[in-house]
Amino acid sequence: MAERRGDTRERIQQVALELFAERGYDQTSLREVAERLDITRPALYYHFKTKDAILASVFDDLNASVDDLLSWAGELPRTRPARLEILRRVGALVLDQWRPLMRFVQANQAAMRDRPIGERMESRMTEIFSILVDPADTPVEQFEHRLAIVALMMGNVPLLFPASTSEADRQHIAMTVATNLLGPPPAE
Amino acid sequence: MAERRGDTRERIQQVALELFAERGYDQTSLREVAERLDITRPALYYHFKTKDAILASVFDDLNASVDDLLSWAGELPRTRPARLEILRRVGALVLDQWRPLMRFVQANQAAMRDRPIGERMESRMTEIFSILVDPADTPVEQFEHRLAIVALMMGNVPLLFPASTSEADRQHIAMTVATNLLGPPPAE
DNA sequence: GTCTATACTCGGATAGAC
DNA sequence: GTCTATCCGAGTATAGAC
Repeated sequence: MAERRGDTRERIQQVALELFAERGYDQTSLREVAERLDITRPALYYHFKTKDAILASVFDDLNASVDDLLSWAGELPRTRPARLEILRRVGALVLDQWRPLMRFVQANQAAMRDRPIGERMESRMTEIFSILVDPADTPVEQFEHRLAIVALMMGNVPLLFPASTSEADRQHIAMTVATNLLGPPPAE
Repeated sequence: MAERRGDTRERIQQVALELFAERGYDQTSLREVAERLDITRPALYYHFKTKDAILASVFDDLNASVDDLLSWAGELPRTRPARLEILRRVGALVLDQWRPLMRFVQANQAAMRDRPIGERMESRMTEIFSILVDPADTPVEQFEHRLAIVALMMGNVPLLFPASTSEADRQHIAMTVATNLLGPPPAE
């Protein structure tokens, strides 16, 4: 069950992410990663300079996705329908495409803070907020709009739902509540 | 600057919490804790069996507070005014009395999960939810009610507020939004 | 009851042989 | 591209001094 040499780098990323998500970044030793791959620890260091570098590489594709989203969203008008559309796309990333990684982010903030990867995540968060939030809104409204993103992330936390709510239902509910947090349509 | 023998145990708790909160639980070595207290590592182990035990002890008072709140809240009728009052008391714990600890919880979920302290926190969370949530409500409403607690915790995250919002303002805004999440007063 | 000295194991990381 | 050998620092444990 350990074949296909040549894609070792990708296999490391995959196994590392699994373990990081399962047990947390700091609780995961590179010993375990190496053992599960049937290679030795120093072999890992051929492919990645440090443990941090493994983590960072796992985030590369996500970062690209987010950058795409940001440059697309940056062009949109700052209107409510546009914001709803942005929220929908953020939801697709958080609840679907990058769900495992988002769960990791949610649980490992302390591990990421003070590392390069943490700063990158934070600056992107700030950017999303600046697009989603109108400085003319009241502070309460601004917090609600930011909390919409948090609500999406919480769609990945089963504890926040009635027992045995399906994943699909959780996604839908989180998306609904996030939308509500963006405020009611301006009753004109 | 290192006197007053006899309260060593408390000084350990205090310094450990500071460092755990600053740099994360796993990133904090007991070496640092000992150094900052001007004692040796093994001296730490006289007062606490393990690093985990230090963490657990730091949570003892919080756990007692939460248990008080739970037994008080459990007696209340499951009405909306009562829920608002519960939310207010939870807010007092999260945003005021136990704020540093709540920040720690928020950032170190991965470190707490799989430890006894994590299980205890989780079961208490579940209890609060069961009091705050009416099973007859729609799934969306139930998620909103649970998210109210999350919103309170987020009152401790400056990133979610306009730059340089004061701590007092953050608390007030978080409380307001949490209240909104409990739903509008039943228009009778 | 409080602390020191010491040692063991494990985890991240590097150098250099194959 | 992978391995052996090795280093350092962290968490932990214990024996014993005061």
